[in-house]
Amino acid sequence: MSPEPAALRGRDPELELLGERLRNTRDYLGMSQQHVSDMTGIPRSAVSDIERGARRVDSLELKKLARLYMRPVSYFLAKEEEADLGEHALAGLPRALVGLSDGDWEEVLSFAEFLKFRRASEKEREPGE
Amino acid sequence: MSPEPAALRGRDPELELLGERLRNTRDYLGMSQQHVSDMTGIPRSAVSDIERGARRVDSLELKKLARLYMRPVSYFLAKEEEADLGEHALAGLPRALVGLSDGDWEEVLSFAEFLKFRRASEKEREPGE
DNA sequence: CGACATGGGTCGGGATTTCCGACCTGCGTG
DNA sequence: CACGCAGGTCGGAAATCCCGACCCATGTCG
Repeated sequence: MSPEPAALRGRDPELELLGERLRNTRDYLGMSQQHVSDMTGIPRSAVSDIERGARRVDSLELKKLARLYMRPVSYFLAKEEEADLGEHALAGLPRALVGLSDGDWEEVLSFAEFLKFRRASEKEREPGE
Repeated sequence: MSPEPAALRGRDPELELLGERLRNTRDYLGMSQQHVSDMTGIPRSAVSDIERGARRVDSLELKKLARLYMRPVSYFLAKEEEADLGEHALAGLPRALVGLSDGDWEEVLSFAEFLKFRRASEKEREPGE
């Protein structure tokens, strides 16, 4: 019955900041927690906890995440200041996709969804062309 | 009751490499584990375990260590060879962009180009927002 | 509108890991 | 030899983590 067992989940500004950055980046890339989980092996609920600053992030986990998010590890550990999403952006992307405004990026994603949808429905409708 | 508690010492090469690097750096700087412990708050026995790859290193702990050792965090996490961006870069793409057929991919790129072009010309035409 | 699907937060509780506090060996050194 | 320091190791106890739901909010579709 200890009101404060000790390092209760949450309440660590550093961890929260880290989680926040991880979430922002994931959102920016349009990935779901599930996808991140699949790609990294980190349990989905853990991804959720991490982003809420309720769970620590192991070094190697952070490394995997950084890789998946295409950012240097330091990006997530940096000191407040140098934490701008737009900057470090996507190094290995086709030129056509870099430098898009957030709004345009959204449009591109929607368009891509549309294309995939169209392809899927075509296939569904007429299996054997 | 567990055939494989998986809690065995030093089973993860990655962790061992990380620990090795940490130890080498500490040795190089002539610090004792005790000193590192005092400076970082990481229990001394934990420092020992870490260096032997028997314990994970939390992200924030690594940050503190890197700071104490005056090295960038990436120094300890860097992969032997920093290359192969191609494949892994794509692994981090938003799901909307994954799994597109070549043709659709072309369309997406074209669309992106179009958006950038449009935005550019709009701006040119109407400088002041 | 209701049936579903997806995304994300939260929780109980057993499984793991970490921490604490020794204890032990190895090494100089006085 | 006694001493002190460094680092490795261990027995639990305590803190965390993970699994597997369960919930709620948002769409989407028929």
